[in-house]
Parts: sequence; structure tokens; C-alpha cells
Amino acid sequence: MARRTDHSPEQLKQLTIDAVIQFMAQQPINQLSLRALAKTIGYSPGTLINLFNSYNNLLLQVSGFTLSQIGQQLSAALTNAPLDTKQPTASSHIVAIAKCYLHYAQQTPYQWQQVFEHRLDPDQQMPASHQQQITELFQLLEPLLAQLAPQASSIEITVASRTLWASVHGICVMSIEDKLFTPVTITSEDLIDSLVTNYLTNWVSQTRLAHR
Amino acid sequence: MARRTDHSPEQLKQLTIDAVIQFMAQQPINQLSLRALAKTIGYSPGTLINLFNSYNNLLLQVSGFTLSQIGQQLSAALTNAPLDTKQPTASSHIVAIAKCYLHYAQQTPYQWQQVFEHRLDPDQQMPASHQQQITELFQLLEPLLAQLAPQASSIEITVASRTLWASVHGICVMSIEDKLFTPVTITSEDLIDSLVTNYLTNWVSQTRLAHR
DNA sequence: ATAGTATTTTGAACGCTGTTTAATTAATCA
DNA sequence: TGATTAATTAAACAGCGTTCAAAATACTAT
Repeated sequence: MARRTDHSPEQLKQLTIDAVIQFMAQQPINQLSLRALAKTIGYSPGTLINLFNSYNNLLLQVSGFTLSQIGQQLSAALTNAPLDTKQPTASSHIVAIAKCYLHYAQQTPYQWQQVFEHRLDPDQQMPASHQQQITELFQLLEPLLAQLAPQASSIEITVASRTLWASVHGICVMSIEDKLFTPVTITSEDLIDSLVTNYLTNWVSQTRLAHR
Repeated sequence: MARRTDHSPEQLKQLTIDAVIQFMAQQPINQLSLRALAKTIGYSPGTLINLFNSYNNLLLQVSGFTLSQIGQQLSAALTNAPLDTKQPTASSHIVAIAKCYLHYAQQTPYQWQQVFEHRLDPDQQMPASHQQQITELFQLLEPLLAQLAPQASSIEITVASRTLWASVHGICVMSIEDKLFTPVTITSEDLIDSLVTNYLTNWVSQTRLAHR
């Protein structure tokens, strides 16, 4: 029996989440159970229920953890990207962020999928923290878009950021699920390049035209 | 006890799939169980296992049914689209197909989600029929893209069809899951329009340039 | 028509699952 | 040290997908 001084509630929460993350490095989340998880961290199922209220809620917190991890990596990619290219443009920054997102998904597919596979129980709604974290992903793009088309209205910026990001997300989804059926010479990175450059080139010139 | 002459195996399969589809018109698939499903069609769980080998396999066949239904609707949208616009262009056809896909997802979200939520059991791989049906969705786009840029190589066509379709899919995913966080004045259709027109406009001119 | 054979269908059992709750164990306080 | 408080758990519950022997049904040949 684990002693109550072994871990504080917060420690135990993090310990649990870490164990789930570690599991997902090897297997998809649907192969894990509350009972198996409890065993790996040396506590009983009931203790985890006391701590997280339900297994589903535990998994919700895991996806929150992953979202914040993604946010951190994309932010880091943004601050480091300028060093990589000789002529750092806003457009190349967007490509860099998008590829960072793709790489995250490819390197930890089960963890990445867990975020979007998770289903809230009926009547429950997405926690505000999750909404905020997703919004922050969009907000990474918005200043870059504004820089590309300074005259663009906030609505135009919003449409472009949503369109671009949802599209990048879609490419990642189909890449991770192997549903693109492309010859091996065509990589998912190629699709990201194609999407961002083609979309942005026309978006910039059209937006400039509209505000002439 | 149901008599074995009540339905032929094929009839029973379709009856079962129909029952699942009907259920998903109201509730997400994770709220259904084999036992509950068996009850609604008046057979025992074991009979369904005999017929489909496993519940997971049953759900795989359901997603196959949905995929073919989507394929039919998109094909129909393509043949009817020219009547809608005065100047039917290949580009407007692509928009029409994409919006048809979006509408399908919005009108039957649980059924649509089931296709992409489904996880094969370990070691199992996607049935060839599914691969074929997904490939056919891409192939709807390819002649239209070829029409827009007759000089385009088959690789360029493949890249464009994958990029475009994965992007459209991504917009649908985030729309259905309410993760776009746009003001109400911005609809998912707007995002589709933005994606397809901006992407295609530049893709066409770039592709023409490259083959000059 | 009937007896025997083959096939479909099922009920019961198995080992899982997440969750509840009463009892137990451990820590704190007097 | 003894009483009180709080954390932890074991056991029970209802449900799950799946297996399999037994029952029910259909078919075949006499």
C-alpha cells in the first residue's frame, strides 16, 4: 500500500500523466486501461479516481499536457527559425511552424492522436484551458499574416489563420493515419510546402489588391 | 429466438449496418455496444460475432459503407454542379465537391467521425476496399486539376490533389469538433472557399510557369 | 411423414473494463 | 500513547467483447 507521504496530490497527478505519456510512446491510448495504469505507478484504481474524478477526465488532462507541450515546441520553433534561413520571411516562418507541428505528430503519433481522439462525455464541454491553448496556436500565425499583408482586416487574418491551420492539421492527420497514398517520393513535408506557399502567395496578393 | 430463415447472412449484415447507421444519426459510436446493438435487431451478440468475426470488424464494415456513401454523394455533386453555376469551371467544381464533403460531415457528424475514429486492431491493416474508396476521392479531383493545368506532370497533380483534399478534410474535422473558434460571421464554407481559391489560383499559375 | 444430419442461434461463463463504497491503513494532533 | 482525521485500498457491481457447449431450427434421405 502506497503511503500518503510518498507523493503530494500534485506530484501524483504529474506522475500519472507522465506514465500515460510514456505508455503512448509505445502504444495507442486505447490499449491502456485505468487498472493497468494504476499498476504501473503502484497505486490502486480507486486512488486515481479520487484524484481525477474519472478515467476519462484523467485522459482529458493528458491531452491538456500534450497541447501545452505542442504550444511550447511551436513557439520555440518560431524563435529559432530565423537562424535557419538566410532570408527569414513571415512566410518561411509559417512553413517552419507547420513542419514543427508535423514532426511532433510523426515523432509521437499516439500521443498526438490522443488529443484529437479524446471524446468528452455527454453534456461536458471543452475546458477553457484547452480552448485557450488551441487559440494560441492560431495566434502564432496571426502576427505573421499581418506582417505579410499589413492592410488585411482582422476578419481576413482570422479566416486565413483558421484555413491554414486546419489545413496543416488535416495533412498531419492523413499523414499519421497513412491515408495519403502517395508514391514514396512525395513526403508530407512536400504537401505542407505546397499548401503554405500556394495559399499564402495568392492570399497576400489578393488581400493587397482588395485594400488598394 | 430468431429463425435462420428470417434473414440471409447478407440481409442480416445489411440490417446490422443499417441499425448502426441509424444509431449514429443520434449518438456517437462510442455510446453503442455490441450487446445493445444485438438487442435492437433482435439477435444475440454471438450471432453478430459469427457474422462479422468481431465487433471491431463490424464497425470496420460500417465505415466502409459510409465511405461508399460519401463517394456516391461526391460523384453526384460533381455531375450536378455544372447546372448550378452559369460558368462552370474546374475550380468551381472542386469547391462544389469540397462543400459537399463538408455538408456530409455536418449533417451526419457521428457517422462521418466514425470512419476516421475507427482504429484497426494491432497488426491488422486497412482493407484494400477502403484504400480504393479513399483513392477514388482523390481521383475525383485529379481530372479537374489536369484540366486547370494541362501541362502539369502526374506528380504535380498528385501533390495538389493530396494537399487539397487533406486540407479540406482538416477543415471539416475542426469544424465538426468545434475547434475553429471563429466569430459566427465566419463559416466553414468560407474557409473552404478561401482554401480552394487561394491554393488553386497560385497552383495553376505556378504550374503553367514551370512548364513554359 | 419421420429419423437422422447439418447448420444456425443462443445462454452461460470468462476475463476484462470503469466506478462505488465500506473497511483498512497511515498520518496528525491532544 | 490514544484518539482523530485523512488517504488508500480491496471487494463488489454492472457492463463490456468474446468463447463455446447446448439447444433450436432447417435440411436430407429414407
